[in-house]
Amino acid sequence: MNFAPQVSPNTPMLAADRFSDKQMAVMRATMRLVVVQGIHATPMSQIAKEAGVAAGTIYHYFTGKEELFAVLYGMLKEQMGAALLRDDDPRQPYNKRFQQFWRNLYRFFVEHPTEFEFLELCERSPIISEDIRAEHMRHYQPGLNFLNIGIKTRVLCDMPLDLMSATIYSSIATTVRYIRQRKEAQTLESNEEYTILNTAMQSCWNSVKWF
Amino acid sequence: MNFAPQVSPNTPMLAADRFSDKQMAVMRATMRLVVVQGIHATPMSQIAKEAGVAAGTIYHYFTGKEELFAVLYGMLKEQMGAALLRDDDPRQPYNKRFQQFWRNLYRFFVEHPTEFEFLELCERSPIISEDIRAEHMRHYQPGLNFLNIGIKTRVLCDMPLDLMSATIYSSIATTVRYIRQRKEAQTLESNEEYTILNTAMQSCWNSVKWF
DNA sequence: TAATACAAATTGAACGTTCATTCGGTTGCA
DNA sequence: TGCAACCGAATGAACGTTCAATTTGTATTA
Repeated sequence: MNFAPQVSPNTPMLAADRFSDKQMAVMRATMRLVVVQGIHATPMSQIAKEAGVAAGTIYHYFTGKEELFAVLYGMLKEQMGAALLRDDDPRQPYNKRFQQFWRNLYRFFVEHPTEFEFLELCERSPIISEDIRAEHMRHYQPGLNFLNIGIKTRVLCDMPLDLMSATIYSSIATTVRYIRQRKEAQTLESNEEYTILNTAMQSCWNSVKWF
Repeated sequence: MNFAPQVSPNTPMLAADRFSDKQMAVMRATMRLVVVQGIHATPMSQIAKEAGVAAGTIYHYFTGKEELFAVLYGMLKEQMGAALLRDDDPRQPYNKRFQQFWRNLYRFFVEHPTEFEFLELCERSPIISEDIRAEHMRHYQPGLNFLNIGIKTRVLCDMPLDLMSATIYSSIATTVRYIRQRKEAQTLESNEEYTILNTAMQSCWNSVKWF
């Protein structure tokens, strides 16, 4: 069920553009409310109100609450995958590219705090089924390939691929959470973020580089 | 509200023993159901049934659903703090002690998968208030002190303490999740766990040691 | 030892509320 | 004119919580 604007099937639209305004409004409202109140405490009626839409309208676009979450989760994962690859230059040395990827995800999360928190919530909640979760792993694939090359060429240490990717993701997420906390507490000096970011990135590189 | 068995106030009981059988049954049932269904989808009535207790009994021990979660969260945090310090020998070299701590948490989580998953859920869900969360940070304190010494003596790298502790925790949690997945998929050879654990621990140490 | 008394523990039906979802109707565009 | 988009009151199921009644455990009395 998806009555979004159609284009030729050869130009794959991504993320946001695939959805109508109302659809996006509903999804954005969902994120905003859920990160503050939790899934268990945000009723569809409130989502509708926050989105400026009638309750029934949500059911025009989504079959129910579960699908709403799944579609939203998928959209965010796709955006993440796109952000990951930004400005990648394959001619650069391996660890430069690694740092580019790391920074890309970091920036995406820092610039999209609500999306970040919502994903963090979903990642560990049974509201997203294992199937949906596995399906959206594909957005990561280029990153996994990149890591795999590093392992094979002994630039990266001998660690199971999935463990390594999870480790790196954790490093980024942890850093983002830390920075956000410091920003909220307003204890972050002007260019301290830059220093911390570099320390965290270096630390992450040290944890996966060949040793 | 806590009608648990009393002892002299000088012998601080910890964790599980503080609660009556029924109380524990309720908390355990809560964990079991929540990690499978999510907070939003586990009603009190079901918790009561799973615990072998009448609905009203829950409200004899807890003021409501929220307090039930908070108390459960606190108990698990306390158990975690106790597990962390097991077999610590201050005469050992710094990185041996570090490894002991790392392994302690790792084992605690691997041996208590339901508790682990429940905590992971709580850690990112607004169901636990910031206050409750901050209050139970104290169970971590010895670990934080240990890290602080490492930073001061330049055994560990110059990284904000909170970021470092979160990084280490993430490393452990990520490893536990990875191992659990492999166990579930039954693709884990006999002593592969030991190899992976050591790789992950080494990787973690590399990410925080002085560089 | 048996009888009594009393409070804490426990029960589960009942209550009022809130929830996800439905549906008959209206709007606006092609 | 027709059809998708949209509305919001209505619906019935399910929820968290309450409470009057009952059981259990234990201390007290005779």
